Amino acid sequence: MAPRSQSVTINDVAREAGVSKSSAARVLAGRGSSSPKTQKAVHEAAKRLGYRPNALAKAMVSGSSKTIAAVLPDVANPFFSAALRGLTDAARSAGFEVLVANTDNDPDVETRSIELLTEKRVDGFVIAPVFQDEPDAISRLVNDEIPVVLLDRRMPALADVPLVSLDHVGASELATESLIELGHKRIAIVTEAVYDSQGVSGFPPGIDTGALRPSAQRLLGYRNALGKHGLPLEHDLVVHAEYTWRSAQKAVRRLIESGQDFSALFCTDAVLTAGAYKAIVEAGVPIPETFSFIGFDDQEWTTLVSPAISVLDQPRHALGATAATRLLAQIRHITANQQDVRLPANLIPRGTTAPPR
Amino acid sequence: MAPRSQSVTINDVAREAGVSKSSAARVLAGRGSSSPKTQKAVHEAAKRLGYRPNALAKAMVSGSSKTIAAVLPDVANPFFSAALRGLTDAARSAGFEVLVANTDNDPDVETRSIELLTEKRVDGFVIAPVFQDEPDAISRLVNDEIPVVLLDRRMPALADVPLVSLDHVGASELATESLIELGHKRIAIVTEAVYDSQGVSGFPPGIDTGALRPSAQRLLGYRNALGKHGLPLEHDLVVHAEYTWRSAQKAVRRLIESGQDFSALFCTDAVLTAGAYKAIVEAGVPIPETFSFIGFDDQEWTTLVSPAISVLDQPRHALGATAATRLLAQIRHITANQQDVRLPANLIPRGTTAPPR
DNA sequence: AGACTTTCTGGGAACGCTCCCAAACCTCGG
DNA sequence: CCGAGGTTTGGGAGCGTTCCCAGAAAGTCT
Repeated sequence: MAPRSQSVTINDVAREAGVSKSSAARVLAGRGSSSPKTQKAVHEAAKRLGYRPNALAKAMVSGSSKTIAAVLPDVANPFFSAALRGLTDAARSAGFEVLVANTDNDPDVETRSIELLTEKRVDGFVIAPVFQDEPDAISRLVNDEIPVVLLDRRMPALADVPLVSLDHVGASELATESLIELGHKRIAIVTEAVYDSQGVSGFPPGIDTGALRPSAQRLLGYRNALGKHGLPLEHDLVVHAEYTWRSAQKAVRRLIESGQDFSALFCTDAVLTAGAYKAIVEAGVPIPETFSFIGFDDQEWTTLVSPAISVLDQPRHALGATAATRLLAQIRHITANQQDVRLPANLIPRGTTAPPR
Repeated sequence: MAPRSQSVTINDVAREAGVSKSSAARVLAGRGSSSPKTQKAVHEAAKRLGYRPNALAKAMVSGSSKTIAAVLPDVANPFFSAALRGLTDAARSAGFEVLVANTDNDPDVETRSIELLTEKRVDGFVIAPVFQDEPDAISRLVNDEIPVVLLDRRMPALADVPLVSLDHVGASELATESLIELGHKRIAIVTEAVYDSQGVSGFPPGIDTGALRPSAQRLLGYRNALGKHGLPLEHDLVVHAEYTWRSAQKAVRRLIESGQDFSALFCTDAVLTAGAYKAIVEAGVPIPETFSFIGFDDQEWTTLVSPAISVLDQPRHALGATAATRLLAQIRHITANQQDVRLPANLIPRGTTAPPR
C-alpha cells in the first residue's frame, strides 16, 4: 500500500509506533525483551511504512556484510559457472550473497579484485587462484585473518589455505584403470602438463600433490594406474597440448597420423577433449573400433554425438557448494577443520569405450 | 611492510599524519583543498599503515554502494553465464562490483532475491525476469526509483522498463530468409512457443512484440520471412517442443518419421537445437543432404561435430555488457534514453546448410 | 506493604566515512 | 602594517544500525 519512495529508517518506524529507536530495533531484530504490545505496534508500523532494513548500516556495526566473494578466472567457462552456481546456492541458503569477479588468469587483475572486494568488507573469499609464485594478495588475506577457501587449485606458497578440489589424481587413475580393465595396454593421454620439465617419472614419492597444478596431478594419476598394473609409461603416448582447443586438435591429429600403436586415448580436460574429438572426427577413424576414448567433464555435447562419449564427470556444482560451505564454517568461527576436501570424479561409460581388438 | 591486522581507519591515518580526520579524508578523497605538506604526510601515513578505505561506510554516507545486482534464472546456463561475464566486465570498468542471484525461474525466489539485494542497497539491477503476470517486486523497484534494466525478456506489466535483448524477430527472419534464398520453400521450425493458443497468424499488426516471450518473437520472425517471400506458413511444419532437450528430440524424431515434406529445419533455441541434433543423428539422416539445418547460439559443440552446424549466433557477452552500460548510465542520472536496445544476431553458415535437392 | 527480582524501555555511544561550516592562516595591495 | 580575500584546517553532525546500560515498570515473596 505504501510506496514510500526514499528509505524509511528504523527511526521512522519507532516514531510511527510511538516507541524509542532502541525498542523498535529490539523487536525488529528479535533480540532482547519487549512487551507484546510494543512488538505489535512496531511490527505494524514497520509494515505500514514498508520498512526495509539497511544491510549496509547493519554490516557496518556488526562487522559482517553477509556477503562472500567468488574470485574466478572466468564465469563464462562452464566449469566455473557451474561451480559458481553451487557456490551461490550454498551461500544463499545460509543467508549470504555472493559478489563475483573474473581474473582471466591475470595476477594483477586478481590482486586488484581482491583489494576491491576487501574494501567492500566481504566476509570471506572463495578463490580459484591464478598460478603464480607469489600470490601476495591472497597471503595478505590470510594474514589479516579473512577467511579464504581455494577452489580447484593451489600453489605451494599457499600451503596452509584450505582447498576444495576434484581428486585429480584419483580421477585420472579411475579413468586409466577402467581402460586397463577393459584390456587396454597402450593408453595414450592428452595433457596440458609439461611432461619434459617435470618428468612424469619425476614425481618424488612424498610430494605434496595438492601443490601441483591439476594437469600435473592428472598426469600423475595416469602414471600411478599404469604402474599399479605393471604397465610401462611410454613417453610417445603422452601427448602434450597447450590449453586450447586447436592445440589439442593438432596434437591428436599428429598422434593419429604418426601411426603410433595405441588402443585408447584419455583426455585430461574439457577443452582438450573437444579438440581431440574434433581431430578424431576429421581423421574419420571410427571409435571405439579404432581406439577407445574417454573425455573429461560431462559436457552436454558429449551425449549429443554418436556414439556418445564416455567421460570422467567432475562434480562441478558440488565443488562450488562445498567450497562455500567450508568458507561459511570458517566465517562462523566454527574453527572448522582446515582440511582439504577432494571430491571424487565419476566415470560415465558411454559409447566410446570398448575392449581392444 | 605493515601487515596491520584489524582495520585501520581514517582516524588512525590522521593521527599518524598529525592532522585532523577531515584533512586526511580530504586528501584521501582528493577533494577539497589541502597543502602539499599535508598531502604528503597523509599519503605516507596511509601507506605506512596499509590503510584500506571501508566501502561500507562510504556507501552509507554517499548513498551509493558501487554495486549492481544481476538477477538471472541460472548462471550455469551458458547464455546467462556469458551475459554475466559481459555484465561484470562492463561494471568492473566503471568501478562497480556485481552481486549475483539465481532465480530458477521461480517468482518467489526472484522476489526474495530482489528484496535481499535491495536491503544491500545495490545501485541498480539487471534482471532477466521470471515470466509472470504481476512482477510486483520489479514494479516496486521501479516505483522506488531504483534503476532497473531488463535482460532478454520482458512482460507486459513492465512496459516502461528499458530492455536489452536480442532482436529475436530479426534474428529469426535472418535465418529463415537465408534458407529461402538458398531455395528452400518448405522450412520447418522447432519452437517452444505455444503455437495454437497464440496462433501464429494471430499476431496483430501493431502488437508490441517486445512484450512477447522470446520464443514467440522468434516464431513471428519466421512467419514474417515466409510472408515476405510469399510462402505459406504450414502448420505441420511448426514443431512445438517443451523447453527441454528431450522434448525437442522427440518432436524432431516424430517430424522425421512422419515423412513430412520439408527441406530445412530451423531451431529457435540452444536447448532445442541440441535435442533436434540428437534426433537427426539417431535417425541417421545425412545433413545437409536430406535437409538443411540451422541451430541457435554458437555453442562450442556445433563446430565439433561433422559437418559443423550452421547457427544463428547471439551476442551474449554484448547483451550483458550493454545491459550493464545502460544501467550504469541510468545510475549516473544521465537521464539516459530509456529506449530498448535490440542487438542483431549473426548468421554463421557452416556445413549444414545447402540448396535443396 | 516493603524489599527484591525480573522485565521492559529509552538515551546515547559507536561503526568509518563525508561534508558543512566557521576559525585560522596566508598573501597582498594600499 | 592593516584588512580584504583566498586557502587550508579541524570540529562536529549525520548516514542507519546495534548494543550497552541505567532507570522505570511490573511482578514476586515474605
